[in-house]
Amino acid sequence: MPRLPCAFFARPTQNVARELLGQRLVRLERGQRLAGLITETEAYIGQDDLACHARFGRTPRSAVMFGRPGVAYVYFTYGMHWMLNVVTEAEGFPAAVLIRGLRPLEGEARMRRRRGLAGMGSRAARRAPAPLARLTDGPAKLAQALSIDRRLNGHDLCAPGAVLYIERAAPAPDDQVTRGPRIGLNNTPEPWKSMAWNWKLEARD
DNA sequence: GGCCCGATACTCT
DNA sequence: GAGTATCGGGCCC
Repeated sequence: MPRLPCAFFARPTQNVARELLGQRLVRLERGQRLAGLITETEAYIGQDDLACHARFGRTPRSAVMFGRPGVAYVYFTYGMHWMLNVVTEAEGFPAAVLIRGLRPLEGEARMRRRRGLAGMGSRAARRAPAPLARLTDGPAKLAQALSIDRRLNGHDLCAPGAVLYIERAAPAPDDQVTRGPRIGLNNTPEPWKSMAWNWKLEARD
């Protein structure tokens, strides 16, 4: 399958976020493919967007967002979680798409192992295994399952030899896509808090 | 299904 | 020092 080229990401962030639904995120890890269908995305667009990490201008953390489109912006939050974004728009304009959800397609066993590590020895580890659809249905969950952390911040998804990239698949049809406000922006002022910049692909079997 | 809470460390004002 | 683009567990319908 062909990989999405840089040109795909060098476009308006809302278009990129919408069109990433249904595409296949691939992580090469120790020679094995871990992959999933992208089921939820979110747009963060420029310094004016007061939910965007670039709202303070160019800082050590946000610098990657000011760089080339098609590059991973991976950041740490809540003291324990990593989040995967892909930089969008022209170089110099800070914007990115947060990947918030996946449906696992390849490497399920290894994803389960990675996800299970945190709960080892706890009551959770003795529970019935999570259903496949719940394994990577959150931004921190998919980062953990695909072994995505600070080592991949700045990684070029378009470069030959990339260990993280996105393969082109059939576009998600409109009747399976819903839009809504972005998640978790509890202290973000309006109108940014309510902008419908979250896109979801309906779970359909 | 829902709500509440604690964990945990890094970010920038 | 305050806030955080989250998650899982515990509890209650």
